Amino acid sequence: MTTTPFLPTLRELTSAYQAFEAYSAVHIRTLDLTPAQFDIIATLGNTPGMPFKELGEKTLITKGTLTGVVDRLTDKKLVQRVASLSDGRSQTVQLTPQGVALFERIFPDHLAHLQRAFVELPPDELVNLEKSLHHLREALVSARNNIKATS
Amino acid sequence: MTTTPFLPTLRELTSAYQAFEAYSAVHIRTLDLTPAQFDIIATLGNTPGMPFKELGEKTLITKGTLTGVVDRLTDKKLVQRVASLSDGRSQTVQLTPQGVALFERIFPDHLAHLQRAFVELPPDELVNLEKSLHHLREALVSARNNIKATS
DNA sequence: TATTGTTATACTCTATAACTATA
DNA sequence: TATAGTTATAGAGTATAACAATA
Repeated sequence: MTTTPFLPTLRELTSAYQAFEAYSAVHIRTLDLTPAQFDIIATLGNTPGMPFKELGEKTLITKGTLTGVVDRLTDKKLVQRVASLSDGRSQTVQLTPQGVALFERIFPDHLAHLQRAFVELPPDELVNLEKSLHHLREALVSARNNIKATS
Repeated sequence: MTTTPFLPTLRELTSAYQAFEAYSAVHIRTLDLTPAQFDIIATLGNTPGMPFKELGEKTLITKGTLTGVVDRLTDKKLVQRVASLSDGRSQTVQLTPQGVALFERIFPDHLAHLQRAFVELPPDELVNLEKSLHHLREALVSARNNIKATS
């Protein structure tokens, strides 16, 4: 059985992601936010807020950790908890007016910051990259589900 | 000025990397290692060891943190420090015999684990993905260096 | 003076599990 | 009984800076 070498691809995936993280963090740190906190702000931006559970699923932060991250953002007056009307167990997390202001101030800057890295990449390569990454993710997720189903 | 939309690509990059991490972690956790510890073992495998500084550069772990990670692996008898002959300030970190044994036992398993996710991906897509990721990384690194040079 | 690695500090994230209050 | 979120705990990574030994 022949094996296509996938290890170099995984190495590039890791390097590219880490380069993105490092580059992104340059800007995020100037805002006095951690990457996790920025992730929450960016996820809540342009939404009316969302339940804890959904926020955790979108940011891949587990509920126990999320409580702490949201606490810290609450201390900074950037987000707030609102009791859900429909479910007494549920809390909606939303940006405060200060949080909205921060989001609106920093997100365009963040995009501009990122865009500087992309100006030289050929558009068609960008599109292909997006598709291939999507396939790769699907393959990884389905392999993971196979394991879960088996064990 | 027209802008090629790069945000979807970055989202896919993040999702794909996180899927990889999650899938990879399934196996790593069964070994009683953290991802950072596994990274060190994998980096030291098939080498005669390397100085602290180089190990930090390869794993992207800063020196202060690296001391702690190496301490924990030393407690587990998987790596050891050896004073460098050529530079009195420098420590070489290398796998112990137990570390080598672990590496030789787990690395093939790890590859097999990963390969399960790749069997369905078309080989040519894998090759293109590798190239495009490489370009993307270069773009991000050079954008970052531009900032450093400017500030 | 600059560099290697250690130490110390304070914070943040992670994983896990027990707990509460609602459903 | 199950679910949403909180609390508690122990461990681990991060950033930063001061420090000792050596170059």
